[in-house]
Parts: sequence; C-alpha cells; structure tokens
Amino acid sequence: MRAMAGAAPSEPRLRADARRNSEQIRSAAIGAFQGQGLTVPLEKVAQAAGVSKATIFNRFGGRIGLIDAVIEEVVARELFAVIEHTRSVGAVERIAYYLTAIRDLQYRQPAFNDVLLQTYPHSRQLMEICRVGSEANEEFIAAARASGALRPEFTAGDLHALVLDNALALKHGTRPPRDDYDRRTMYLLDGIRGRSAASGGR
Amino acid sequence: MRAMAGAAPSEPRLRADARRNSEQIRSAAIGAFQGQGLTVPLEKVAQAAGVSKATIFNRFGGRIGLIDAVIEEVVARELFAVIEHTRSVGAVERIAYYLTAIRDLQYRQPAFNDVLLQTYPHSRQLMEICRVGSEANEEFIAAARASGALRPEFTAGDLHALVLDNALALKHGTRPPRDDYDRRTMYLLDGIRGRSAASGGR
DNA sequence: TCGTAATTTGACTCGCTTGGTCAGTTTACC
DNA sequence: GGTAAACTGACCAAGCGAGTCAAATTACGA
Repeated sequence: MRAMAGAAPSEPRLRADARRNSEQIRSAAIGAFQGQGLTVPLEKVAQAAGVSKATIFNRFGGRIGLIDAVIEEVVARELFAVIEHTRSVGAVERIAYYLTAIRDLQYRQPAFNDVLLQTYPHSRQLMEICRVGSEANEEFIAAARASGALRPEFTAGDLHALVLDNALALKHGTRPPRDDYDRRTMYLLDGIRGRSAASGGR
Repeated sequence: MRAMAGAAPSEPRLRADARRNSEQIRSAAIGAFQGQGLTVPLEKVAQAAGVSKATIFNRFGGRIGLIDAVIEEVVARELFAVIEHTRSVGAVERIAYYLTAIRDLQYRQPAFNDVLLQTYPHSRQLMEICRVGSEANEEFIAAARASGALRPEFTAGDLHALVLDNALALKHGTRPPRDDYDRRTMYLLDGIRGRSAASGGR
C-alpha cells in the first residue's frame, strides 16, 4: 500500500485529472456494486469509469478502499432508512414489515447480501453496518415477541439465519421471478407469526 | 479417457491388484462423499483408499465415473427409501413428513445437496435421481393440496425452491446445530400448511 | 513555453487449487 | 522369466482476478 487510507481522497491537493478520475470511479463503482454486488471484478468498474484498473489502485488503494468510499450510497443509506422507518410501524406488524423490507433489499441489491455475508471482513465500514444491523434485529425481535406478534420460541439467531440463508440462495442460485419470491416471503411470515397475530390477508 | 465407461469394472478380467484397488477406492469414495460431499478432492479419496490419484483415473475414468459407481450407496438408496416410505404416510401429514425427511437428508448428507444442485450435470445417474425426485415432489404436492394439508397457492416450484435454497445455505454457509435446524424446519412447515390442517404440537 | 512531479496505464506476475496426463517402474499372471 | 497390465510420482493446464511496476503522459507552476 502506498499512501491510501480512506474514502474520497482530499488530504493532499490532487491534480485535476486525479480528482476527475476519482469521481468517475466512484460513480462507476456505485453502479457496478449495485448491479452486480461487491464482488464485481475491478476491471469492470475501471472499464465503466473509462480508466485503467491500475488507476483504481492509485486512487483508492484497492477494493476495500473503494468499498469504504461508496458503501454509504450503495447500501448503508437504504438499510438505515429501512431500520428507521420500521421503528415507526405499529408494534404488531413491525416484525413482518421489517423482514419484508429486508428481503426486498436482498432481492434488489446484491451488494447488501455481500455485506450480510461479510465477504470483505477487512472493511471496517462493512463490519460496522453488520453490527448495526444485528442490533436492529435484536431490537425488533424482542419487541415482536413482547407484542405477541412472533411465536415465542423464535430467536434473533433464527432471524439472522433466515436472512443469511436467503443471501446465500440469492448469491449462488438463480433468482426467482419477483412474484414467486414475494409469495415465499409470505410463507415465511406465516411460519414465524405468533398464534394470536392476525395475518395480512391469506 | 482411456477405456472406462461405467460402474464397477467387470467386463475384461481385471488383474487381482486392480480389482482390490477398485474395491478400496469404492469404499473410500463412499465414505468421503458421504462425509464431505461429491466435490471432495479426488486426491483425498485416493489417500483414504491407499492408492495414487492416478489409479482412480485408471479404474473409473475420473470423478464422474466414480460418482456413477457409488452414488447408489451414497444417496440414491436412502432417497428412494424416503420417497417410498412417504407414500405410506397418511395423506394429511404426508407432505410434512416428506419435507422433514428431505431436510434431514440434506443436513446429514452433503452429497445429497450436490445431487440437488446438479453440481455434475454430466452424470446420467445424478440427473436421473433428480428427475425421480422432481416427480415425487409433484406427486406429494398434488396430494397434499387435494387433502387440504397445504395452502392452495403453494406450488411444486415453491417446494423445489425451498429445498434448493436450503441446499445452497448448507453448502456455502455454516451448518447450524441440529436443534436450531429442526426448529427452523418447523417454522417452514407452519408457513406452508393449509388453514384447516392441525399442526403437530406448537 | 519549459521543467518537473504527479498521474495514468498496458503488460506483467502471482497465487491457488484441483482435474487430468504420461513416462517410467512395479506387479500379476501364465 | 517374459509380457502386458497396472500403479505411481511428477508434471501440466486452466481459470481468473488481484495487485505491481517501469515507462509514457499530463497537469501545473514559473
């Protein structure tokens, strides 16, 4: 590693071309990560940015640096919004809303699954996102159990496993049509609901 | 490929050492496949059999030939037994029994997941096993729906996806403790049951 | 308009693992 | 013992993307 450290380089005055390239790489990375996940070959990102792969190393120090520089826009923002919004949902439907929203994110954003699966454990940012996510899980599970919306034997670990399994399925398998996916989300919800809770429709 | 074709070589009179090695390789393969799945390095199988890797190629022509020679003992027998036995279960509990048994097989036999995932599509035997399995799926789904044990919108494709996702999770993830796994099987069952059907306990 | 240092880049190396091959040696069998 | 079958150690192939570097290019200040 030469001199890189964190996000958008700004410490030393960059030359104009370097600044321009940084920006192009950033936005190419956001697009590529969102479309194909965090494991997309850097070569492709470079191509989309109209620069050489080596330039990515010059500007960001490598994949980890690049991820740290854009992960906020790629997934963190959206995830935190989901968590935040979930808190405003009524206690009884909250856990169903949360799981549905998470699964939606997983379906739409391959990068989100890479975060969950901790594909790059060397990125602080990624680990931090995971941590926050785990805490949200526990928060919502506890609340849901208290409200009777969830069957009592269901643990935070169960939720975690549920989501991780889905991440693996989406990552290594063929993604199903959206309506099939959503229907299966319903089965899931019905399987974890407490007896007392009323279902949405069914 | 030199001269191999199918299962246990028997066409031309083999020399005594060759016959002995074939047998050792077969049983080593059964052990290795059951323990670590069909993707276990041939080197390891050879080591367990006390021969060189090249001997496996001499005797079986390669991984596919070896798989074809032992897949019966490794998974087919047990799978067919499950299917057969499922037919003798009462209509209402049948689908639950089937899914539970399949998931048990998936947990205990990594090789079974390799079959499901069609890791080696060049093996006729593997494909045949898949075909038979798919037919069983449809048979049981149809019966379950007819008996009201299954929610009506649940399709054979849903069952297939359910099982495949689990195969991917077990293959690429960390396998959970058995009791967690079984509990999650319960959630699953509760999520796909028809309204009328009574659950086992809960 | 230079001089210089920052920047870019094409072409490379590297790692890493397993399947598969082959020449040369050992072994079974008649 | 002679011969062909069988075994084996050592080797190659392949894929594939990360990361590196010397050489060329470019921005920028004087």
